[in-house]
Amino acid sequence: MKLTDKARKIEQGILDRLREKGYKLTLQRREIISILAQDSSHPRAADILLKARKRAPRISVSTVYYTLAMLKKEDLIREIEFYDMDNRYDINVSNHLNLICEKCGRIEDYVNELPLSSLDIEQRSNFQPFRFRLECYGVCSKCRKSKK
Amino acid sequence: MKLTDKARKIEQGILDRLREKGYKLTLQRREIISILAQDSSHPRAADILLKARKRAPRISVSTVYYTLAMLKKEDLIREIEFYDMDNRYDINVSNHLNLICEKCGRIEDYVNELPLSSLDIEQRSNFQPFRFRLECYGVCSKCRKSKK
DNA sequence: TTGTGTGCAAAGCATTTGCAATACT
DNA sequence: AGTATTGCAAATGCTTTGCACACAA
Repeated sequence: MKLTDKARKIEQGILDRLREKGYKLTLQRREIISILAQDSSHPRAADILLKARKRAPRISVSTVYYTLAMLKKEDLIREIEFYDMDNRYDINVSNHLNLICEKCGRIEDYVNELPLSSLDIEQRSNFQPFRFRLECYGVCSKCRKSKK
Repeated sequence: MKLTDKARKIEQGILDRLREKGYKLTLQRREIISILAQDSSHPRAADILLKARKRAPRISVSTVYYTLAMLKKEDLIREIEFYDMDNRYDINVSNHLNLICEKCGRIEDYVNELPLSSLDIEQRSNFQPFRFRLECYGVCSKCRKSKK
């Protein structure tokens, strides 16, 4: 399956879901969703705004945030929150480890099995787990190559 | 070993380390370190400030942040950064999972073995890992009890 | 038609920073 | 004595919010 096909499928899934829920599918929303579906780089709100303006020139910051908040609420995207850099948005809503490069800010998904079980946590700690935030900070392969 | 003994030991270790490194051990710093050593609740900067003022009444916000930054730089504490709530500070600098209650903000350490290996990550992803941020959001036992 | 969605501008707020005064070694 | 540290006040900047208008259903 080509990347564009995969993206198209994700996009379609999100649009269908929003329609079901009764959300209005405005040009701005379609555009933001299309961008997210095609972008696996965990983009910033500002990245999305910039790209969206190519086809929706007057789209505003608040619309981007409003839409992202809505998508997050519907569990269609995941927000990765930082306090010293811009938040990032991820279409991969499954529990996974993010590898975050401290040099360039790149975020990649770590694709291997995660041996962390909600069940174990609940049984051992009496804490009721909802969702994980799993990150590893370091240096990505690109930054390792380019000088030290 | 009693809690206070453990705290005293941690405190002493930090003080020794700072002395070695040539840091000045001011009243303010001693106070902040003492507070951190005794507090396993992952306190906020504001919590620390408030407690510190009992014995160092004129201590300021910037001193607290300055000291915390220094301790973090020396790997003596760990900062847990949030964008929608105050950052928290942890004397437990080992890699561990934090259980974060979404109701009351309590943060507890999950004490069991973490099956995440830096080595695996490096070998499988070509990413050079430095440190982890591992969190599980949910509801703590106290909040589960009190009503639903 | 009608209420949700949008755009603009202003606010929010923990943390950071500049600078002069202080005090530890 | 000299320099790191402190305290005060102001700045920072992404994200959020208030409000009036626009538009999808």
